[in-house]
Amino acid sequence: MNNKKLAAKSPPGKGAKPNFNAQHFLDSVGVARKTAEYRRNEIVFTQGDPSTDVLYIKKGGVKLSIVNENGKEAVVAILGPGDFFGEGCLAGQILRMGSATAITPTEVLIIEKKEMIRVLHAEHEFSDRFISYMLGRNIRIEEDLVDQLFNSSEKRLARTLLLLARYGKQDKPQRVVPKISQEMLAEMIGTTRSRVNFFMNKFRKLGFIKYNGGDHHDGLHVDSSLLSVVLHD
Amino acid sequence: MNNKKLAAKSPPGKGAKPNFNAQHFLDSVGVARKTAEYRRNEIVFTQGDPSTDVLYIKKGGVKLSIVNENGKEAVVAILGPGDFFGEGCLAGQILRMGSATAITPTEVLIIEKKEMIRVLHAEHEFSDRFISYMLGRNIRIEEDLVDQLFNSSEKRLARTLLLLARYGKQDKPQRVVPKISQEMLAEMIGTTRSRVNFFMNKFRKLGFIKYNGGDHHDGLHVDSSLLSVVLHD
DNA sequence: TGAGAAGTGTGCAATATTGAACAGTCTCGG
DNA sequence: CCGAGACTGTTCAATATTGCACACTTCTCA
Repeated sequence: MNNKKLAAKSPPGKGAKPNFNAQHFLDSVGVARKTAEYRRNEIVFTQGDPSTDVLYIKKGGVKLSIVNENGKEAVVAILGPGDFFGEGCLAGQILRMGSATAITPTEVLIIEKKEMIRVLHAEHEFSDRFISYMLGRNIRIEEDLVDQLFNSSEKRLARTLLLLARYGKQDKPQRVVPKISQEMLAEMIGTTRSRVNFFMNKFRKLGFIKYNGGDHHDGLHVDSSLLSVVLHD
Repeated sequence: MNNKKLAAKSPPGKGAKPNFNAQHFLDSVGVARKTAEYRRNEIVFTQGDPSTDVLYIKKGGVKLSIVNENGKEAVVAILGPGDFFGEGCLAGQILRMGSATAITPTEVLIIEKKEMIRVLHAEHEFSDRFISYMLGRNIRIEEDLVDQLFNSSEKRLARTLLLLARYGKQDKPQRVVPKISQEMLAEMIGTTRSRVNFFMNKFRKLGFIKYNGGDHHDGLHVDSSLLSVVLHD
């Protein structure tokens, strides 16, 4: 396995992908590959669909979510270029455990389960990359879990905003976050919109973030250095 | 990759491990392997230790936990025979992100990182098994995360008790859970001991579980069918 | 262009959760 | 056998969180 360090999954929002060349990597996947394109908000697969292939994001962004029996939705991950998803079928899941939705115009590579298995055996580079990805994703989900176990919703929101703000690089302290509703933030951190709204305004008053209330198009500006304060109260 | 279905990680507590022969599997790991034994409560590694090898549980049970800056502890997973842990080093983690503690007398296989990488490349069966394991673990952690996002502490406790009760097989509705303190339950579901105590007594009054307050040795009996009610009220 | 959908800003009562304290029970080693 | 330590049972006030409701603004698309 190459020893490339893998960024602990993409910051939700999309991705400072690990330093590897996506195009070159894709070429290493032999034959039998298809791509599909989705528009913003278009569904890639739905909870309960038969789970027959693994997907790989070439461009764009995808949201993974789960709906419980009461109709409440939880956002489990937001993925970007270089991320895999739908890999549960490799572990024997017959049906999709959640839904995948494009959050921006997105291009995905569709790898049939059988083909995926073949390539994992045949191509070291691919196999390494996949294992690295899974390890990184594991670390990220575990961090999310720990965040839930330790922190209040205020801190969870602060953390999520900081992660979202790492959209591009973390050069400047001020970063712009892609369009995302308070509703969706609530689903990501496991609380209600009213709570998210409460804290968003609090953070704004304290100067941690900037945005225009009514206008849901203007970007949200996050001052990384300031918001970090909340995390370490 | 063999298509063996992998049980979505071991139920915490330890393991109805997937149907594969541990001894045979271990033999497939070539050379350079060491084993170590630990007594109950003995530490396998501590948060912050250098992260140099991957571990594999041959016998016993291990608890993975993380301590935050305030000294609060969270239990991230409880693993049993057939589980790997400490695999973060393969993804470039230099230091252990949490601690691993034996919860019963435990025997682990120590696989040096370099050796692990070599074997992953050289042995298909091992590589398949490891990927399967990681996929399954992913699914389990994601379920834990979803549980946190959706449910109240009462439901989380109910779910955790049910998972713990699947210790052996899920033949009988009444299962006995290994010795586990309310404190540890609190760390697993991310709440306080007083809350856990409150619900434990509530469940007991309702006949969902049975145990002797004072005596912390008698097993805890969980009536699966009844407790499930809480989960779906 | 105009109505409905989507998103935000508020307020508030009902609940849920925390955090800390203190007593009683059981275990274990000296 | 005794005491320290670990664990459970039980309070309770202080906070945090939920769930709704309603007004207002912007976006969407027929």
